[in-house]
Amino acid sequence: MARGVNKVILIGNLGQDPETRYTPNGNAVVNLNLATDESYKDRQTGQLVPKTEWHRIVMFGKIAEVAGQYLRKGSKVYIEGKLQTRKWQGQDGQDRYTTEVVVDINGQMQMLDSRGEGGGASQGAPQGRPQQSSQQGNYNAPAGPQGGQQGGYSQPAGGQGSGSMPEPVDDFDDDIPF
Amino acid sequence: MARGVNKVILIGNLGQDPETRYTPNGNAVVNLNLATDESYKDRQTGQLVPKTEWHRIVMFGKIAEVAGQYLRKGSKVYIEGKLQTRKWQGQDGQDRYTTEVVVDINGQMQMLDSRGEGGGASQGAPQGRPQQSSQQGNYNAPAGPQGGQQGGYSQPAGGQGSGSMPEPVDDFDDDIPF
Amino acid sequence: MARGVNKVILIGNLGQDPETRYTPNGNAVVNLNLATDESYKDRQTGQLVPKTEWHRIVMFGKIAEVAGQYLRKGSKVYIEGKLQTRKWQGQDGQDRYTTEVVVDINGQMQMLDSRGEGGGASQGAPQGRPQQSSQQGNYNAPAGPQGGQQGGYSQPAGGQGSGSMPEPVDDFDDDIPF
Amino acid sequence: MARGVNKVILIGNLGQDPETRYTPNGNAVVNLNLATDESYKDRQTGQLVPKTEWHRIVMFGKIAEVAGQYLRKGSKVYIEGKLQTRKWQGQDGQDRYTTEVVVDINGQMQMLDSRGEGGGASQGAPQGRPQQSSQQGNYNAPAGPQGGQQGGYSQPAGGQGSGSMPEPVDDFDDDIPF
DNA sequence: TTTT
DNA sequence: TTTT
Repeated sequence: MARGVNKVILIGNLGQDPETRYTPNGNAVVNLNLATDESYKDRQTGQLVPKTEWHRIVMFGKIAEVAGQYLRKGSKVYIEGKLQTRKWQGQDGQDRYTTEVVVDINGQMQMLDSRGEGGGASQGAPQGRPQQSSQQGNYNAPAGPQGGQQGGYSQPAGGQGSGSMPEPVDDFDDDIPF
Repeated sequence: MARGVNKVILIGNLGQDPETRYTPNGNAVVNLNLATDESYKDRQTGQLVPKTEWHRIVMFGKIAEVAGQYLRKGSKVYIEGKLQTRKWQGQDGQDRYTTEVVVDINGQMQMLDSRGEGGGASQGAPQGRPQQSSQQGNYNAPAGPQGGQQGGYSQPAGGQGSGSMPEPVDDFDDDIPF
Repeated sequence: MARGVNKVILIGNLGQDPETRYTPNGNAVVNLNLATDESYKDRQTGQLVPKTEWHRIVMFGKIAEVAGQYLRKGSKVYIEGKLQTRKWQGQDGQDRYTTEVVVDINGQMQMLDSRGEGGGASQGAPQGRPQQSSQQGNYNAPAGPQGGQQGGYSQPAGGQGSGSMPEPVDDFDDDIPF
Repeated sequence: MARGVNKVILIGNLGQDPETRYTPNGNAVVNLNLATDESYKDRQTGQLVPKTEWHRIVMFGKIAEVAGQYLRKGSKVYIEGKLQTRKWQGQDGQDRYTTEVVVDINGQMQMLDSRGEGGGASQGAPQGRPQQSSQQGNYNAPAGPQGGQQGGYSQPAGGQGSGSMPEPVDDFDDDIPF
C-alpha cells in the first residue's frame, strides 16, 4: 500500500548484458544499466548536442527472470518501476547513496526489439535459474555499492540457456478475478 | 501479460458520489465520473478559458471497495488505470461505443483530500459490502450504456457505513515475496 | 495550465497508415488507430486469451508532421497525450461521443521500430506539407464522427514524400533556456 | 528532442520549505525534498511497516517560481519530471553521484493541498524574485553536493512575498496554436 | 556502457 | 485494422 505515488517510466537501451543474481530462496534479481538519450540545442552554437542519461535498474521476480534471459547489451526496453535510494558504506567508511529504479511485482517491462531477436545468445554465459544446490555459498558477500537490497545474492553456478521468445511480463496480469 | 502499454494517469474531482455495484460473486464494481480541469489562453481574446474534461472510471476489486466507501462527490483523487472501449447497443439498435478508464488490480488509486475527511457522510447512502444474502436478484439487469463489463451487477441491498480513514489502496503491494 | 492531471501513455502498433489533414492555417493534424495488446488467462479454460484494445489518436503540430511522414501501418510507437471526449451529431440527430488521445505540444511520440525503416513508402500517397495554395477549399467540410476538433481541415492537394529518418519529436525540448 | 523516454511521476509531501536560487540571468531554480510513503506487510510479523522514500527535486523556470512561492514544508504535490544523475567531487577528491528529479519546461507540477492554503507563511523568509541588482555576487560559488547544474546560482537578497493562490503551472500549456 |  |  502506498501513501503516495512513486513511478518511473523509461524507454532506453541496455549498456551491457544484464547481471543476474539469486536470493537465498532462489528469487532472481537482475541489474541493468539503461541509457535514455536526449538531444538539446546549444544556446551558443545552435548545435544539436546529444546527451545520454544512465539509469541503474534493479528487477525482481518473474520480470527479472525474463529480463535476464532475453535482454542483452543494446536491447531496447520499456520499464516501469519506482525510485529507491539506498545507503551503503564507502571503503573510507563514509555513507554513500545510490538511486535505483526498482522494478518489482508492481512494475512492468516490455521488450521493444523487433521480431526474431528473442533468446539471442550474446557472448555472455547463458543465464538460467541455478540448481538448488548452487543457492548457497557466497550469497552473504558484503554488500558493496552494487550490493544487495535484501541480503546477499548467489551467483548462478551454471544454468541452461533460454529457449524461444517469451511472453511479455507483467506480473499478476493473469488470473485476474473478474 | 501485455504486449504493449496502456496506461492512464488522472488527477481530478468526482462529479458525483460513486456508484457501487456487485458482481454475482460479490466483487465490488464502482463507477465514477472524474473531472480534470485545464485552462488555456484564448488566442483571440487573450482570456484564460477554463475547460473541463470528464472521464468515466470503472473500478474493480479492493480498490473499488475503498473508493465506494470513502470517495464522495467533490473528492480529489489520483487514478491510474487503462483505457478500454466497449460496445453497446443503442435503443435504435445501433452500435455505440463508450471509452472508460479501467482501474483493476494493476491500477492504483490515491485519495488526495486532506486528513480527517475519511468516511465523510455526503447525502448518499452508506455503501458497504452487502451481505451474502443480498448478492442475488437483479444482477442480470440488461446492460445499458452504463452497463456492466463482465455480466451484470447487483445493487447492494444495504450495508454498514464506513469507519475511519482507510489505508490507500494499491493491490498486491503487500506481502511481496522479497 | 492545468488544474489536474490528464495523461495517457501507450505503446502499440498502427492499424493503418496515418491520415494527415491540415488546418486552414496549415497546421498538420494526424489521426491514428493504435492497437495495444494484452493477454489474460481465462478462468474457465486456463487458456491465454489475447485481447486487443484500439485507441483513436489525434496529433497536432510538429509531432503530427513527423507521424504523418514516418509512421506506417504496423509501426510500433510510444505515445503520450491526454484524454479528450468530443460530442458530435449522428445522422439520426442524436448526440454521440468519441474519446480520443490528443497528442499536442505537451505530448510526446517515439518511434520504436528499429533502424533503417524510416521514411518507408507504403502504398499510400506521400504525405508532405501542402503548398500554401492548397490550404483552402474544403476545410469547412461538415464535422462528422471523425470530424475536426478545431474547425475543419483541408486535405493536402499533393506534397513531396519524405526523406531520411527524422529526429524523434518532442516539441519544445530544444532551446530550453538553461 | 528525445531518443527515449525518461519520466518520473511523484506524489508526496515536502520535507522542508523549498530552497530558491537564481541563475545569473535571473531564472529561478528550486530544490525540494519530497517524501513518498509506502507501507508493506512484514513477512515475519505480518505487521504493516511504513517506509518513506525521499526524493531530491530540482525545478526550473516558471514552475520553480510558483513552487518557491507557494509550496511549504508539508505541502502535498504532484510532480512530473525526468531522472538525472550528476557527478560532483567529495571533499576527499573522489567522485560522487547524486540522482535528482528534474522538473523543467517539459515537466509538470500540481499543488494538491486543499483550497485556501495558498501563499501560506511558514517560518521561512518569503521567497520572491530578487531585484535585478541582487542577481550578482556569489553565483559562482563552488558547486558542492547540492551544487548547481548549470553554473552557480545567486541567493536572492530579498524579495516580496507571495499574494494569493496561483494558477497551477504547466508551462506552455497556454497559447497553443489550435 | 547503449542506441540513432 | 496492428503486432508477437
